[in-house]
Order: sequence, then structure tokens, then C-alpha cells
Amino acid sequence: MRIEDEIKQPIFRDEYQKAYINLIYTAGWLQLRQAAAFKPFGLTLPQFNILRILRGQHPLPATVALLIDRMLDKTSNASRIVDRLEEKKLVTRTVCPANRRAVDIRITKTGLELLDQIEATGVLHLSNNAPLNEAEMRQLNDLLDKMRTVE
Amino acid sequence: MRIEDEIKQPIFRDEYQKAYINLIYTAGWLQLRQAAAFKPFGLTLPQFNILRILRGQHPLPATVALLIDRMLDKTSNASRIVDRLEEKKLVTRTVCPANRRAVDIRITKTGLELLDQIEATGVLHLSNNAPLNEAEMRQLNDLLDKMRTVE
DNA sequence: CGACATTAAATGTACGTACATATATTTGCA
DNA sequence: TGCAAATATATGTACGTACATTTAATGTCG
Repeated sequence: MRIEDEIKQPIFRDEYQKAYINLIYTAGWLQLRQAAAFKPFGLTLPQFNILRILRGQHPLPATVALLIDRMLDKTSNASRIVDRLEEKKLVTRTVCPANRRAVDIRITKTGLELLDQIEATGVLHLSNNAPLNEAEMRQLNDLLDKMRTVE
Repeated sequence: MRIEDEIKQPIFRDEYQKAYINLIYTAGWLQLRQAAAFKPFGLTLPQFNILRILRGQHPLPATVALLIDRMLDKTSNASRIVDRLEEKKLVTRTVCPANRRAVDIRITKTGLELLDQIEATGVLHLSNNAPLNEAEMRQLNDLLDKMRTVE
């Protein structure tokens, strides 16, 4: 469905405004679908992403600073997302012995198993029924990268 | 800057995953820029958008249902966003006489002036220094529309 | 060594989002 | 008419985001 019909606004000021709205709308649409997929497992999208970063480090620990560095959203509050993962016993937090200001965060066995379980459902393989082909996706990536080249 | 460098992840599983992350990242990037532009005026992005919808209706009122219908994010809580606009005297709320379940929301003179003031700064004319040309923006719109054609 | 800046994380606050539930009014229909 | 269903909005709760401030540990340099 075209963006005009999705948001019931037949006329845009210009193609830029339309692209802008289309981009925000499509990103929200994708995130809503992803969030719905994780909900049965009791995870939010940022919680899932942090778990994956931790698995990438495993068996080494990560610090909060490392998580922020790897996250898409730099301003999100990694501390509090880790709080929730800790409550669910999916990660552990221990003071880093080498630098007692820092905190070593590690994914637990339960956390690893949860990731396996989620991935076993094939939820993440959206690309299997992706409506864009390779060339189109490459084109989209180029356009998006270019869109951020301002100032 | 390419998305690989923005988020310090050199390798993606496939072009789809890359496009997905690029899309989310770019949308967030755009929204952060927009939000920063409204902050000096004490408005958030959804507050600004609702004010614009109300101006579009003016001098007729809008109901909460109409606002939700026109908003990008259907699940956001228009009631509470209107609360904040009302506190700032930018809108008024009166019970709709024709249907006492509904609420007539109207932009005030102060609200209209604030919109004028914001638009006078040229903040919204991003298209003037947009890095994509007409054809590229049309292409982007087509790709985004197509991306949402699943199921 | 000791004061001061820097760094790492946590906490506070305002707001928005997602979704469930509540309250009030109106509609439809037996 | 009267009562259940539908409609319009508001409220509650959990979570995330954006940004400022706090707390604790470490570095640095006179």
C-alpha cells in the first residue's frame, strides 16, 4: 500500500516530505512487527538486541559502555535495560575486578537458551519472504546512507 | 557515512538485515534532528504534529479520534499529548455538544502563533538542502512502499 | 601525597509508546 | 422503554527514550 493511503493524506508538500514520512512510518511498521515477534518470549526489542551483543562477547563479559557503543540507539539507557534482563536471570552483573567503576555483564545459560529458542522459530529470517530483491535492497541502502549526508 | 561505519558493525548477515538496520537507524537519526529543532519552542515532535493537524481543521474542532486517524503512530496516546498542549494553553478541550462522549479540541491563538514562529525559522524546509534529488526520493518512496508488502 | 578532573555507571524526571482496562454516553433492538 | 453492545475518551502500568545529575573509582599533575 502506498504511503498516501496508509496515512490517509493524499497530498504531500514535496517528495522530500513524502520520503521523510514514509521512512518514519516504515521504520515504525518494521519495529512493531519485530516487537510482536519477541513478545511471546517476554522480551522487548532493545532487550533482545542487548542479549545478542552479549552472546557475541560470550564467554567474555561486556561493560555498559560497550553495549551503548554497539546499540543502534545511543541515547537509550542500557543500565535500565540490563536491570530487566538481570531480573529475568538472563544476564549477570559483577563489578569488574580490573576497574571497579565498570561492571561486567555476562549472558547466562538461560539467556543463551532463550536466544536459541527464539532463533529456532525462524522469526528473524524475514529475508526469506522479503519483498525486495538483492539489487533493490542495495539501492535502498545507498539511498538511506546518502540521505544522512547533510551538513 | 555508510551504515557499517555508523554503528561499527563491519559485516551484516545479508542485504536485508543491513537495509533493516539502516532504515531504523536513519529514521531515528531524522527524528532526533527534528526533535532538536522543536525543543527551543518547548514542543516535542508528536505535540508539533498534533498542532499542525489542529491548524488544518481550524476553525473547526477535531476529536481525539480524528487526531489518531491522522497521526503516523496509531498506538500513541493522543489524549495525553493533548493534555500537555492544553497545559501550555496551545489548545482547548470542550465537550462536543452534538455527542457528549466526544471532545472538541481546538488550536488557540497562542498555538497558531507558535506554529507561525516555528515555521518562520525555516526549520521545516529540510528539502532545501536535501542530499537526494527528486528522482532519488521517488525511488526511495517506491522501495519503502514495496518493503511493506508482506503477507 | 592530595586536590581535581575524568571516567563508568546509576538514578531522576519528563515524555512517549504499547496495550489493557475503566468510565461515560449513545445506539440498537427486543 | 430498557438494557446490552458499541463508541469516545481517559486512565493505569510497564517499558523505552532523552537528557541532566549523582555517586563512586581512577588518573593526573602540582
